[in-house]
Amino acid sequence: MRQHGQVQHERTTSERTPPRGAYHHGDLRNALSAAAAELAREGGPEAVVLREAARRVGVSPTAAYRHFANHADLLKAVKHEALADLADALAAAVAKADADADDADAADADADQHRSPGAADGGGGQQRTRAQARARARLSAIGHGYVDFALSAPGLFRTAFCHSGTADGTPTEPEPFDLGTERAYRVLVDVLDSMLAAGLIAPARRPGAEITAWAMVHGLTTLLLDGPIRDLPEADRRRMVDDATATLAAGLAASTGPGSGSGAGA
Amino acid sequence: MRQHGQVQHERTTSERTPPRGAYHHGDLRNALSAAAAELAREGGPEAVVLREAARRVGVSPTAAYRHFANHADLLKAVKHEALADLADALAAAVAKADADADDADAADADADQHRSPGAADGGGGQQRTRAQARARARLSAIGHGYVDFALSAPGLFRTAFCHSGTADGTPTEPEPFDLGTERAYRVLVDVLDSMLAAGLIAPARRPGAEITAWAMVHGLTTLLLDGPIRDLPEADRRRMVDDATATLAAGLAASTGPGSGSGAGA
DNA sequence: CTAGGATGTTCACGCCGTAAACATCTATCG
DNA sequence: CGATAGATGTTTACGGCGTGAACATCCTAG
Repeated sequence: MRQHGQVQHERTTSERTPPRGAYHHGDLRNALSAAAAELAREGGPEAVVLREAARRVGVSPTAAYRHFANHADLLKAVKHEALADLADALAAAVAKADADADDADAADADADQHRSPGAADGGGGQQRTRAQARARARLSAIGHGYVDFALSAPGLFRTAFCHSGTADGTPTEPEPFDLGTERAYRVLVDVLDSMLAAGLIAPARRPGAEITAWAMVHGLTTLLLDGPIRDLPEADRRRMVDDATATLAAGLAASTGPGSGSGAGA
Repeated sequence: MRQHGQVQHERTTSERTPPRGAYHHGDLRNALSAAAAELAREGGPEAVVLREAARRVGVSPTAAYRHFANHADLLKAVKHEALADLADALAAAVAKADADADDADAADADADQHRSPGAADGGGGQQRTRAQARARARLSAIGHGYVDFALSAPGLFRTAFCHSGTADGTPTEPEPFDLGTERAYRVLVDVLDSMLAAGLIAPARRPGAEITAWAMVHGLTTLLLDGPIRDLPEADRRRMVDDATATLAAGLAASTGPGSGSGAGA
């Protein structure tokens, strides 16, 4: 879980923001959304219950209405937090893949030096292979990171993607999903860009690849979490993720332009 | 919506209809689940409210407890119904694609006959192309059918895939998703089999292809319905579906075995 | 120092899921 | 054929939820 929200309001009496006089909480909004996020982590979106969050914070139920318009508003805050957590997890997974690749390259270079110090050409050809391996590893990392996050914090993941629209006529408020503002999305864009640069994506397929890739990984996660293949042994699950990202990578690499592979239907 | 549930139980007094016959209401269980399904269609899983369903059927709230263990049980029935509706839509979409292909083939044959009655070899080569075009069209059809169903009945779709597990400790009852019993799944298997037969899927990628394909289409649907690209103009949406199924088809066709395309991560 | 806004509390209402006790209907058995 | 037991539906009641209204308290600007 992200650290903020637990700020706990410093006890240094001389501070400017010290109203710990019990009546005024000091940071109720954050405290409430943190409590609500914890509820979401424990039980998913349905467990995000305003009164319980207030109870945990030690405040009366209606106090929440000074900081959130209503229950949906509180839930929206939790969704933001959950999405941010996901973005953190993805970024960390990709960073780790990069670090691992660095290590591997360093080891290779070391071995090279010891074995054939003056070998010609060996470097150039490897350069490209290395960039490709790196890019592939990043795709795999983001896929596994996505799935791992969802399975390690299912309630939070479900909350991040739960439907907000209050079906009874409310005008479908804009979800907290500003494609482009969203960090998770940018991590993905970055990974796809590196794949394109490494020649692993056919340029014609680059546009729209974010959606295709996201769809594949998100759908797989959904199926693994709540769908027909939930409760799969870890080994099988990892293989499914590998299969799916491999098929995805192969599809993105294929040079046949989009639209020629299907679309023959009326 | 599927027709059953509205069966309205015949009034012929002489009927045997022993198990779920007409006692008081006649067919309360079906009436309730139909009303609940209508609620789901109108407002998604959260709108499935036991008391409202009872109200619509004209019965007291607690009457439902003679036919459903609790609210979750009622919701499960609705999920089954929603899944069945989805299966119907997919089967219909694939059937339509096949019918269209038949028409096209017939037209081609007609044209051929008029143009070059005795052309040698033309048939053999076309045979394979036709099978491939057919299989591709089927994949496209199932993808569009899936998305179209979700967008035309969003509440029902969300209900079909909503999480049931009552987070507060209940032992994760088995969802109504008996992969293999589920008709929607078998429609997909059928489509993938025809693609394999037409040589559109590398045999090494056939295992697990159901999940990969389902994941792609389901994920895309989720993103289009509640995700970052909801409210997309129809034309763009159709293009996204075409892109995604094209990339999927290309990925399944690629001969590089699964696992070589990624999986370089730790 | 004081007035007013921000923050939190108490009380109240209607809706929900659901348990318990009671009423009614229907099929079956003596 | 009439009694009886079980299936079906109703009434009543309880606690929990989201939320509005009126009231209390605190903090800060004038």
